[in-house]
Amino acid sequence: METKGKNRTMTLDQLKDKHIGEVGTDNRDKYEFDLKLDVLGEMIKSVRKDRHLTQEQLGELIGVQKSQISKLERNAKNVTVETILKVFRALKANIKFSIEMNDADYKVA
Amino acid sequence: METKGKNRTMTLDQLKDKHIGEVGTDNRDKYEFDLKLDVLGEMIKSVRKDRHLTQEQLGELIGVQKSQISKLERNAKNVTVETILKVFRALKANIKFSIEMNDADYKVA
DNA sequence: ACATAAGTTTCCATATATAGAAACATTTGA
DNA sequence: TCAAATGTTTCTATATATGGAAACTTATGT
Repeated sequence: METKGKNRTMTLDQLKDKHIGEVGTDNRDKYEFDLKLDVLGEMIKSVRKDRHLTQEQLGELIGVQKSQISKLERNAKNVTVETILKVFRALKANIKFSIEMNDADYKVA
Repeated sequence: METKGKNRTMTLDQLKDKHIGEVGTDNRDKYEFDLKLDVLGEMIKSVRKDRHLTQEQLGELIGVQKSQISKLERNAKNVTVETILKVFRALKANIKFSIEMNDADYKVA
């Protein structure tokens, strides 16, 4: 913890490990399975914790109430990309994404 | 092209390579630099092209007009996570993301 | 050059995300 | 146990994303 390296990329699992500890394989697998955009709220929370910020402090950085942050962390499915970017920008974190195409489910014409 | 492998993960660059051809190094670098959520619209477009679908056809899959798809592809900054998931689900593609934290910019207390 | 397909834009209505404020609940440390 | 800090929920208002319809522009092929 508190690594001094320039950059590091973390998966949700790594963040989870840091803040809620190593979880049993059951829960662990469930999280990996769920690693889609649904889980974005937990990412926000994890990164915020990593920065040692309260919801109120993060809110101040962005310019919103702590209740906003709470809502984002709990119900991140209904969130705008603009908001997501705003939050992670305040947290000095970049969010990247990739697309995984499963051709098996798709008829190749 | 038209690989039969089960899954494959593509970056925006790979999708670009497929559909607008190898671009000059200048433009190429710009895209890599921009690989944040801003560029999501291009992702949608690229995956749609990969599936050989028109905007109208993709719209039918989801249940919206082609104009909706056009809007999403052009102005993806103001898009809801729910919508993003809906689109990629129709395209049989999973979207994943990761967080990159640059500690250099952040004071470690 | 023309016709058709594909993509874009505009106008409009509706649903929903964003936001603050304050009450409420939960967690934390003394 | 208690008080303070932290997080959550509810209520309200406003901004904006979603959506259809139709006009419009831009490819595409013959």
